[in-house]
Amino acid sequence: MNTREKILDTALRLFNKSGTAEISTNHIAEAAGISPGNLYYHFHNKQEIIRGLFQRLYAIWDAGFLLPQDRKPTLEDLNTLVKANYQIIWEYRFAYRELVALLRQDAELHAGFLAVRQREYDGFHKIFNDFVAADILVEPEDPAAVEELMEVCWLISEFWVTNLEVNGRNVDETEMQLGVKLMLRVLQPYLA
Amino acid sequence: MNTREKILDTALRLFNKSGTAEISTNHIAEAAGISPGNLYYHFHNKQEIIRGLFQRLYAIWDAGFLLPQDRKPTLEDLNTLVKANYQIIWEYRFAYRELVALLRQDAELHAGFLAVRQREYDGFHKIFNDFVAADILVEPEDPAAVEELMEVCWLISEFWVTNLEVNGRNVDETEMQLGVKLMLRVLQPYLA
DNA sequence: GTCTATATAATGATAGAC
DNA sequence: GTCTATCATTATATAGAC
Repeated sequence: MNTREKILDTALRLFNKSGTAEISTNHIAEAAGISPGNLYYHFHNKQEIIRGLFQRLYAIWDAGFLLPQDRKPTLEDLNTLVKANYQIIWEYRFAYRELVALLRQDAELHAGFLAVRQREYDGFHKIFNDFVAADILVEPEDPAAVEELMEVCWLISEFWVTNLEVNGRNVDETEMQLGVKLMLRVLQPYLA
Repeated sequence: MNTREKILDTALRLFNKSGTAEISTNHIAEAAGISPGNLYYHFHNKQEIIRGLFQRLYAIWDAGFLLPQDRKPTLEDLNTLVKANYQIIWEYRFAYRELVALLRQDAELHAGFLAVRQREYDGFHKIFNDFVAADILVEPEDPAAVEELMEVCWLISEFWVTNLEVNGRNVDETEMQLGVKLMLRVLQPYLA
């Protein structure tokens, strides 16, 4: 395997296990079975490793949020999309566990995050508009309602995994499905 | 001022500004205008300072979530309660920015957090049941609904400030009120 | 690309005087 | 309670050989 990728894989594993503050470049090098000098040949510093992992995360998000192009989306598509998002967040959980802290101290990271999440948010937006167009979702009287309901669903999509961790719950298929269930509960009064 | 309190005040300020990983005990001592040795007289190590701040946070939560005892609660009470929660989270924002990471590496901290939040959650529970009893909230057909709606509202209460920070928004009165608005949007179909 | 060896700085933490 | 002085350890990062 590519040494650069091996470093990133190892860092992801250790960061997920113990957090970015606790894991030094020496730890990563040792666990990857390479020398510290070699690690610094591939990455200038620890922050660049973190950036490399975020780049991976961004690429996965951009690849994994494709909506069906040939037909109108269904509630099942929403379910699939959100659960895929939970899986990705769980795979890169170190990033979400320290998200605000990591983004605050690296403007480039933050800019990338905002851009990627805006793309996903736009896809989310589209799916909700399609729901209204397909009469899955009944257009509420208040025109601000769809927007706000979507925002609540987005919040559940972004923070459900974190919420599970904060409350010391398992992060498994069952618990993730519960997040989707809450989302559907929010939409339920507006479903045709 | 009490030296111990001065250390905690200074640590809170620096942690909020730069994060717990970036701030050393030496930084705290210097900013507090005392010697490193003196800091270690009052706290055995950095983790104890973090614990001290969490203890403060827990005390504030326990003191600030009093529901009216003499009358039935109103939607205005919910508004007040949630905004007070946002203020507290903002005041101790370092804790929420790194919440999962900090709780994961300190079992005592986590146990305390779960206990305090459970008490607030119970209060949240009570207010929702009171809403139903007072016919503010119409009992939905599905008996699981009230519980799930409440859980969504709790999620908004816990993560709205984090969401603002992640998205690079200001954390001010206007934006906080938006979080409450989303909560009311979720409840709107069930309001009498 | 990869290694060993090493420089430099910072960190957490303690001892002992006042 | 508070200070100064100090230590052992660790972290980041680089130089130079292979």
